[in-house]
Amino acid sequence: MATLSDVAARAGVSVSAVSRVLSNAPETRVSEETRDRIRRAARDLGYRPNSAGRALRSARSNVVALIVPDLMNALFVELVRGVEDAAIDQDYLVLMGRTEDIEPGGERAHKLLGEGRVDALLLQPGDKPLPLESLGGFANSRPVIRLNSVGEDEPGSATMPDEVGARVATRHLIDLGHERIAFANGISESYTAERRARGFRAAMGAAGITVDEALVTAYGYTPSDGERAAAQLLAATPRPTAIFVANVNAAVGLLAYARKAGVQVPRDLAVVALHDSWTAANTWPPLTTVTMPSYELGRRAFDEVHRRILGEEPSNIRVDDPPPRLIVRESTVPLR
Amino acid sequence: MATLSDVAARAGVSVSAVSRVLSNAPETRVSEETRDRIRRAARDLGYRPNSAGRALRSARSNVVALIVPDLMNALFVELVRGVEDAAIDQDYLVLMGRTEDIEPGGERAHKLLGEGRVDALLLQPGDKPLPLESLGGFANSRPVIRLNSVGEDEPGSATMPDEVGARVATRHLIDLGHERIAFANGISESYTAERRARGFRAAMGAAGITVDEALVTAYGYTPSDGERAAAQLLAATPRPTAIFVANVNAAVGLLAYARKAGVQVPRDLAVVALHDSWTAANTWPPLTTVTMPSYELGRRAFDEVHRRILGEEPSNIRVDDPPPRLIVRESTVPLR
DNA sequence: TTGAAAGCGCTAACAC
DNA sequence: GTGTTAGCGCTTTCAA
Repeated sequence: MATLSDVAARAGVSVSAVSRVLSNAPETRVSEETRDRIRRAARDLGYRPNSAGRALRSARSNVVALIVPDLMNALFVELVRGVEDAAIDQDYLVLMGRTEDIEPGGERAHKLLGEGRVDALLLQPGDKPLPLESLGGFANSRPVIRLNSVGEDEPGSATMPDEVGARVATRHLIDLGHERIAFANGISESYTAERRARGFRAAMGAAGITVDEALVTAYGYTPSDGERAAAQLLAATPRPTAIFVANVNAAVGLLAYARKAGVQVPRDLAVVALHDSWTAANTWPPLTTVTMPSYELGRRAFDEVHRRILGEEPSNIRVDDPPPRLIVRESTVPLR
Repeated sequence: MATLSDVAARAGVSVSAVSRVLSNAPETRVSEETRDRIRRAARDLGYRPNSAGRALRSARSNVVALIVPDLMNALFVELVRGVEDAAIDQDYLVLMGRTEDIEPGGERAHKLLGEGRVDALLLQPGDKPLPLESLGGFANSRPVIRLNSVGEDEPGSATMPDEVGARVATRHLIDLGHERIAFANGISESYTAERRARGFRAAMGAAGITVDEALVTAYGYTPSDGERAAAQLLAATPRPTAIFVANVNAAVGLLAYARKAGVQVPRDLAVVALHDSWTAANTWPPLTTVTMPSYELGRRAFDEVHRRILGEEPSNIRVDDPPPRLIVRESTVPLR
């Protein structure tokens, strides 16, 4: 691999001149002619900066870590893409990891966060809150932003319009004539679950419908959580005619359970879920969902940590554009 | 962050002594007593090696890249886990990326592969072959291993027992009494598709059943490829009574199409798919699948690149333990 | 406008 | 058994 001094030799200039030109130092006067010679030499040699040299010198790696609960989750595809797109614009690379990689005190956590490998952390730990202290001091020296997993006022938060999304979904069921509407939410420790509950209750209240607390569950966001919710909700009497599921993965499990229990969706039961993913289009029946601005959350969150890496003041992110949007498929029909 | 010389100062020894002790240099004589002092000082200071310094000095980053087609794909969960588990054992970190990140000549590809950031590449580009030349010379200087995506004899290949898996799946349908068996395969450029086809044909041949070429498709491994396959296969007359789908994601799409077309699985059509994933348990009906040793592939592939990083001779990996195993769910029943 | 040189944290060859 | 030192590739201050 060609180094700076290889380029310098070939261009007949000093390494510092090459460095200034190739790293686009903002305030630097280099004649157009040397500039050209340097650029040409670099191109001829296929020069690429050595990341270790640069990182060592500048105490910055130009890498951020993005941690999500699991990578198999179609929900995070858009988020990841948003972060990556914003990162590459600033010449940054994204190191992806799973929540289990940063289990407090674990060897992976140290390797990932403790060796100067990443300049900042974008964290979406799942529905169980993960305190900053468990990051082994990382949060004291580097920016950490928590993606839709803490309260909107907590420092370093980036949040999505969960409440609006929940309202849109619930409103859809109400518009279809449903009144006996169940709500399969995430666990109550989770901030997203809290916000989604607010949206659900707001929509119900606005329509003058009293929420039957027996029709509200709080098991979580996985398919098996959805099954448990279904088991409980479908046993209620009278049975709900519609369910709003706070997460599309849970909805997949819920649908599977309903099927087994002989409950026909959408004829006997309308189902709408928050978040969209490819799985939603491939369930039977295809799921009506509400999309959330995950891509935007990713972009904005990266931009925020980048600002902070540059030493600017932290500010909290609230993404509400584009707004949650209903995608009607076949799991919801008007109440008979 | 504490550095080596901080530790040295605190322990009252030289940096080289500290380096020798903390990096476990194999052949080094340091008295037990200094060793202890150094370890204690390091612990007190919370010392962690700086990755940039180490990488610059040793021309090695202790990071490997793992590229898969997309991270939303539940298929790769076990593979990723296998690679990560093997990596951490050797003090390595895994940088995950998607095939689109290394689009030839793209900026991300250069940042990822061209700046000395990774010591090796584990590549599973999807079903379209990706020539090594498009890696911008990376393959000339660093180990690259291709995960179940090239022929078994190609240098740097790591392959799964696709043929056996396909045989197990097909055999299952035959055992249930089916004879008019369709095969929804991946695209024909793909080596996995070729191997799966071999397994399918072997099982059919062994049972003395002639393959009806009208019942063989080659669209690919995504849900929409599965839909296309279903559209063609369900239009055949007489209709097949069973389908072996070469990929579980395609099977999800195929199932959705069958549903829409009013074909009842498993009563009218038995479906078995290769690979298992959480989605398979949540389709309707739940899919009968054949698991593949993805976790093992990940582990073995990492171990192989690690050997090569250490300068040992390349060898090809064939994983066949544990062998493919049938998981009977509800999408297959005996022929009426 | 350009160059010389120091030094980021680490390892390893060499000296004692 | 332990210490000294050079140098990996880069950026940046300072001098010319």
